[in-house]
Amino acid sequence: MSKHVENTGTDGITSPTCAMGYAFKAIEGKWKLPVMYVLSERGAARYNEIKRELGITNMMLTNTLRDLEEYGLVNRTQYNEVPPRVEYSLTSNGYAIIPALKEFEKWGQLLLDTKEDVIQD
Amino acid sequence: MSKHVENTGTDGITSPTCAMGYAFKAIEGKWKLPVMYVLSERGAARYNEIKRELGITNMMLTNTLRDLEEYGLVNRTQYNEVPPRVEYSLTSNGYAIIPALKEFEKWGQLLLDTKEDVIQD
DNA sequence: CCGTATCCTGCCTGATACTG
DNA sequence: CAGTATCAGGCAGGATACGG
Repeated sequence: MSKHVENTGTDGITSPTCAMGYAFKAIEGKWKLPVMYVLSERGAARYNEIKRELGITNMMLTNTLRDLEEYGLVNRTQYNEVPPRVEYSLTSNGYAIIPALKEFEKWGQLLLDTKEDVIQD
Repeated sequence: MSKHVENTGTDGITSPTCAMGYAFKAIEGKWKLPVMYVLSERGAARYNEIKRELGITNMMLTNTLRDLEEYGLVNRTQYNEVPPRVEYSLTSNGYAIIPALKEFEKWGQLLLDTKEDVIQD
């Protein structure tokens, strides 16, 4: 068994020193999960690919990718060509989120199956 | 096999008509997942219990619970006593997110195990 | 105890322009 | 192509006070 982090109990889940709290913090923000999902599906993707796929703005995509890099979840690979090419991919730690995403997708499918009416928004 | 929703491909993941998009939408915002996690651990919890556990403000907790109710993920049970008592619990659809949360927690633990230094923040 | 009502800050968006 | 810069506007989220 791996060294399990003890929960102090003072602020429980919210605390980034417990597994759940750290996970929550790692994916905080609107675009972390969607970006990681795109990368998990494509293996590697270029900046503008992600942008088109998600309909995200430059600022938010850049910030999100930077954050994910800082957490060691995403790799940035720059090819010095003309035109310049930059590819993003999941690190091994980033890749490890996929089982959670799969379960999550199954859950979303259940929700869709359960409700008869479709949200029009 | 259940009726699987076809992805139009026009906006892919972002679209709430695909499983992943709908799931993303259902947990959008900072507090949906933490609240559901608390409820999954406690079975049922009172308003102030959740509040203390998460360190969340009244407004955000109320809004989050209302949203989760609308999505059919959380039940609100009011006991007309003095002092008044209100308990929240997961519906069957809400309960179904637990496997995803478990995988998610395992991922958080992996991240903690991987990095040597602890975030001081 | 269980919320609602304000006010305020900061994230997020959208559009547009500009650099290596 | 892959960003950075900026500004306007909207909406999520936080702090505090008040009400049923």
